[in-house]
Amino acid sequence: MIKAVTGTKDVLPSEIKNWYYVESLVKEIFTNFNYREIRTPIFEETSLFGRGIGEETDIVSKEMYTFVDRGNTSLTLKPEMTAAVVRAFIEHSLGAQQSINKLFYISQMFRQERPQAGRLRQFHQFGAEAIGSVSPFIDAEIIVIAYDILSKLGLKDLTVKINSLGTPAIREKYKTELKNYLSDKSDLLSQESKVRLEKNILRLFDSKSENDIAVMSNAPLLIDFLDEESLLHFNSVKVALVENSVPFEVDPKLVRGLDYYTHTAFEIISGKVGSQSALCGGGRYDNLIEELGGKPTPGVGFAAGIERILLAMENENVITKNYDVIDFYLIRIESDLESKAFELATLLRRNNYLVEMDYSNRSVKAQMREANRLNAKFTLWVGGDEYKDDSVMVKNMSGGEQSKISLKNFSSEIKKILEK
RNA sequence: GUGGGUGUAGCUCAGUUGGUUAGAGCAUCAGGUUGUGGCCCUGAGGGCCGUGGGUUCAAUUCCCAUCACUCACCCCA
Repeated sequence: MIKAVTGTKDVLPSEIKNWYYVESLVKEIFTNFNYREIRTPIFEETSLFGRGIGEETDIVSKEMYTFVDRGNTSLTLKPEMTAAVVRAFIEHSLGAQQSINKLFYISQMFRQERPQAGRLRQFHQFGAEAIGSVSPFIDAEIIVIAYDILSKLGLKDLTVKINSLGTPAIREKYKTELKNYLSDKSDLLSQESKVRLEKNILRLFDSKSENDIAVMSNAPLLIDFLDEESLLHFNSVKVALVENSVPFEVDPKLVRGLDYYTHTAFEIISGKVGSQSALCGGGRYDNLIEELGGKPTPGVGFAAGIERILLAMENENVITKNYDVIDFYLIRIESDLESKAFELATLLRRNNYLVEMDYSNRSVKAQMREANRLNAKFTLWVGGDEYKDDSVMVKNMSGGEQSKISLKNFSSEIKKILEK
């Protein structure tokens, strides 16, 4: 048996309504904040992601689905959206048309990691990119949207964490300090953290090893190195969040894995999804657009994982069971009346009713069982005495009342039945 | 890439201290009199017991390998 590729999942009809629910709420809230949807191709030239996300990041160095096409071009299935949106922003000169572009997306992403709870190789994210303003209120707006969507979906066990990463210059200075601090302590670190020391020193704060945590507990913090401007910006974001009722905690150890962040970084985590607890992450990226060849333009955005959100909703029991109902089920009494039943079904369907009938020549009893299983509001009986009178019988499935309606005035009679 | 757990019916799971036709519940299908559902009753279909090898008179059961799924590490949504 051929099965879905490792780390990919089919969304079956029984669960599709949950997706519709999330997607429609996402679109509604983005629309209220005046974000417009952007759709970019599923793959891009590989070099985009290296330049955008950072060659040294895990995503680029070991997780990308990269292949060479028949034209010998190296292409990559997009592992995240920001680089792709920025590419489109530059390519179509969106910045020349208005001072700020507020964009959102809902799309699938690909990363070749080992799957686990809340982590797939093909997964879906919705997110936003607000490009063109340095205002801290845009940072706050992005966080408000993310928080509003998650809480309107019914999630309660949420924590918003924010931090400021300052500017690249500040970060470099800080990294040097951190290295100095650690220079005589590296022997105490775990094997993994020794690697981090070289590759991504900021991540040392994330370690779960007790030794590492002890070593890092007295380490200098980036937040103490921020210049006045950065502090002012960070402070304005915090004040705006308070004024707009978004609870948050400042986490000086919050470091995001993508190279392009500046100033604000944030994450929203759930206590209900297992080890991969981040439902959403984002931040400001004031240098990315220039690095990708555009005019210097500031930006801020976030991305949220739909599968993780659905998992959290399931574990918080906020997924409401959807009881599907149909308007009519056609009962064909004699088997040779299938064509007439089909004709009436089509007529009703063209009048926007949800209609089903039997296509397997089954007994009346079996058809009734099916009508019941589908939660039909009415059954329509074609055949027998009524049919000889050029009529059909209508049965209300909840109350059981039956009545006879003439085929001559079929549409208007049906309307009357439904109005009762 | 590394480690733990699990693979028996469409789904959730029993089971065999190695022994003859491998079970249950749910789901599906049919029937419980002439054209009537839900509840109930009866019956049916559906399994290379993940795959390959080994031990044995005999393996779904024991051993080895392998694959898949799953959780965790790394990292991230």
